[in-house]
Amino acid sequence: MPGNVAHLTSPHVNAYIAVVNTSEGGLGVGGLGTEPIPGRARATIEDVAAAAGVSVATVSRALRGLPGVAAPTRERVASVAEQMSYRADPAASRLAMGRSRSIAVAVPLLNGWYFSQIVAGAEAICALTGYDMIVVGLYGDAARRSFIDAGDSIHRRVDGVIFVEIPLTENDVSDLMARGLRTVTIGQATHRFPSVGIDDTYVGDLATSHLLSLGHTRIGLIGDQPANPDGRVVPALRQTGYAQALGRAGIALDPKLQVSGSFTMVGGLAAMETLLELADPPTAVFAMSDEMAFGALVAMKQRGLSAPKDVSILGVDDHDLSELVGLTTVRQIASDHGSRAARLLISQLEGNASTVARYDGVVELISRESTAGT
Amino acid sequence: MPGNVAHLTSPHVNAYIAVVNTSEGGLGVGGLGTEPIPGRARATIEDVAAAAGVSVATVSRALRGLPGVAAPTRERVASVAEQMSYRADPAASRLAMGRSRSIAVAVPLLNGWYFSQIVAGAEAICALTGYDMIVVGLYGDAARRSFIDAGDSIHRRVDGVIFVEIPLTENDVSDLMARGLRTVTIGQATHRFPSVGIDDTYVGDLATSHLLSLGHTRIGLIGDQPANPDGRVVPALRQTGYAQALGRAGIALDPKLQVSGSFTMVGGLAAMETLLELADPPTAVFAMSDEMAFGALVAMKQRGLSAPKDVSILGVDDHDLSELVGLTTVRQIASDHGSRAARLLISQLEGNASTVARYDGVVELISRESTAGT
DNA sequence: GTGAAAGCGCTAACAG
DNA sequence: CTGTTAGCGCTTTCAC
Repeated sequence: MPGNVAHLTSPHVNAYIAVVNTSEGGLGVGGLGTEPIPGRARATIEDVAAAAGVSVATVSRALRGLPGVAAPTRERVASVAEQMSYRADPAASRLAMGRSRSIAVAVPLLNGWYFSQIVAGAEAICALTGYDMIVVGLYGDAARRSFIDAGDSIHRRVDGVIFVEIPLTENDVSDLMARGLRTVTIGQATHRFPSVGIDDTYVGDLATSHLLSLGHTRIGLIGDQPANPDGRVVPALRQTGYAQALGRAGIALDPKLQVSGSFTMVGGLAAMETLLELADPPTAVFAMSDEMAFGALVAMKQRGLSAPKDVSILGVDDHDLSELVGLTTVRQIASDHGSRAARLLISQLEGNASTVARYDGVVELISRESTAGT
Repeated sequence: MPGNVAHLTSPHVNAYIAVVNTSEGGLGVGGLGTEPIPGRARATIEDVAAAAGVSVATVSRALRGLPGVAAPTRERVASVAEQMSYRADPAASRLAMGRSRSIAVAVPLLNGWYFSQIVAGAEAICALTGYDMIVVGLYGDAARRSFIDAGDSIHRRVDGVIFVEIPLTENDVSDLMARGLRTVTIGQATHRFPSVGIDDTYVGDLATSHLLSLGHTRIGLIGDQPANPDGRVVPALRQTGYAQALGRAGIALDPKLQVSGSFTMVGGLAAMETLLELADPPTAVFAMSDEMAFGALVAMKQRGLSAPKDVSILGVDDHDLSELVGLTTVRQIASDHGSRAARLLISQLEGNASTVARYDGVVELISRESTAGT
C-alpha cells in the first residue's frame, strides 16, 4: 500500500549533544559563541575622513558617487576606505536618510511551491540592486491587519512591500497609502498600486474549455473556499473563468462539483475524495494549482483509480514535478512574477516614475497524460 | 509522449497595460504611486513624552518594560503611545543599541523544496520573537566570500546568520567570529558555532543498507560533484555512508556508479541517464534528495522503464510529493531544522548561554513502492 | 570643491 | 522613580 512503511527509526533520534552552559565561566565545547565576542572595532566615517585628510562630508559624498568631489580626492578617499574595509553603518544611514534600502515580501504561506518561486525571483532582483529582502508570512486576516496597521511591523523597517496573494481591502489600501509605504501586489490588482499576475479568469476559462473540448460535461473544480467573503481574489477569478466556459457550453453550474482544496496537496486530496464520493462524480477535474492536482491524483491512486482513465485531472502552475506525473496544466512562470514585482517596486523606490499599472504574465496550456477524452 | 504539448498560448501574453508617466504632472491611471506620497507625520518619542507629561527616557523605559517606572506612569505612557499609535523607529533604536533585531538566513538556492522548508521554519520563529528575517541566496563561492567578507552585506545589518548548507572554511569561520556575528549552521558542523542537521553518514548507510537488504549489489549513487574540493559537506557524508554500507557487504566501490545530480530534478534526470547508459547499469539507485530521485524517475519513464521493476530508486527528504509517486525515502523534517536553528540563534542573541552544540534531527526510512527486491 | 555643524530618533549613563 | 544629556554614525544644508 502506498505510504505504508518500515519505520527503521534512526538510533540517533533527538540526540542533544553536548550541553554547554558557560554562564559560570567559559568552559565547555569549543566556546560555542557564548563568550563575549570581540568584534574588532569597525572603522567609522570619521576614521576614514581622518586617514584621508578630508571631512566626513567629503567622505560621504565621495563614497556615494555624489557630484562635487574632485577626482583625485574621490580616489584617495575610495582607496583609504577600501583598505580600512570601511562600510557605512546601515542603521546610521537609514536614520539619517529615512530610507532603509530594504523591502518586505509578504506571503500567505511559505512552503508552497508557487510562493517559493516568487520569493526566489524577488530575491534575485534584491541581490542585484543591493536591497535587503525580508520575508514575512501572513497567515490569515489577523496577521494581515496587524502587519498593515501602524500597530505592527513594517513601519519604517522597509521602504516598500510586495504583497503576494494577500487580500487587500479598500481599507488596507488607504492605510498603506497613508503610511507612505510603496506597494506592489502579486495576484490581486488594487487600482492604486502596480500589480503583476496573470489573467486568472482566462486561466479558468482555458482550463475548463480544454476539458470541455475533450468531451467532458461533468467537470469538478478544486479551488478555495467559495464562501470566503474577503478571500483571495485569484481563486474567485479562476472560478469565474470556469463558470464562463461552462456557461458558453450551456452547462449549468453544480455547487456540489466545486470544493475547496486550500491550495495544498492534502487539501486537494481531501477535495478529490469528496468529489469521488458524489452520487454522480465528475469525469474531469480542474484543480486551481498543481499541488492540489497532485493531491487529487493521490486520492485516486488510493482508491485504485487513475487519470485519465477514470477521471481527467488538470492543474495550474507547471510545477517542477508536473512533467514527472504527467499532469496537464496551465503554465505560469511564477519566479518571473516575483522578479517583476521586485523590479517594479525598487525602481519606484529609486525615484523612477512608475510605468506599469499591471503586468500580466504569460500563460499557456501544457497538455500531458492526465487528461483525455471521455 | 510526456511533455509534448498543445501550446494554446494565451492571447494576453505580455500585456503591458496602461503605461503611465507622471513625471510631467499627475495624470494617468489612478495615481499609481508616483505622486509624492503624503505619509502623515509619524509621532516621535518626544511627542509621546510631551503628551504624557514625562521625559523621553521614561517613555523609552515604560514602553520597553524596563524596571524603574511607576505603574501609573507606565500605564499612562502606554495608553498615550497607543492612541498616538507610536512605534519606536527601528533605525534609530538600532543605531542607539547597536542591535538590529533581525537575522539573515543564507541559502545556496531558494527554489529547492528543502530550502523553502527551512526558511518557513525559521520565519515562524522570527515572527514569534519579533525578529526580521532577511533571506539571501548565496550561489557559489564568490557570493559566499563577498557575503562573509567585511566587503559586503550583513555587516551590521543583522545580529546573526543562519548558514544553510553553505560550506564554511576555517577562514570563513574565523572571519565570522572576528566580525562578532552570531552564527548557526544547518548541515555542516563547524565546531565553533552551534549547528543543526541530521547524521548524514547514517542516512547514506541506512539508504544503501536498505537497498542491499533487498538483494541489490550494483547500487548507483546520485549526489553532488565528488570532486568538489570545498563543497558542501552533507553530500560527502552521505557518500561516506554509502561507501560504508557497501564496504560492510564486501562490495567494491565503482566510480562510474557515482554521478552528480546537482540536487535538482533536472540534474537527477541527467544523472540517471548517465547511469542507464552504462554498459552494466545499476539495479538500484540511491539519490541524495527526493528531487533528484524524481528526476531519475522521469528519466526512466522517458525510456519506458519504471521503478522498481527495472531499477529501484530511493531518495532523501520525504518531499510532499514523495508519497504521490510512491518514492521510498529517508525522511527528515526540514522545517524543524529551520525553526530549531532560528531558536538557537535568537536565544543566543537574547543573551542566553548557548546550550546546544549540535542538534541532530529525526531520520527514518519510509519504504514505498519505488524499491523492491531483485 | 570642501568643511562645520545641525540633526535623524532613540538609548543609556548619570544625576537628582 | 524620573529627567538631562551625551552619544550612536551618517547625511545634508549652508558657508567658505
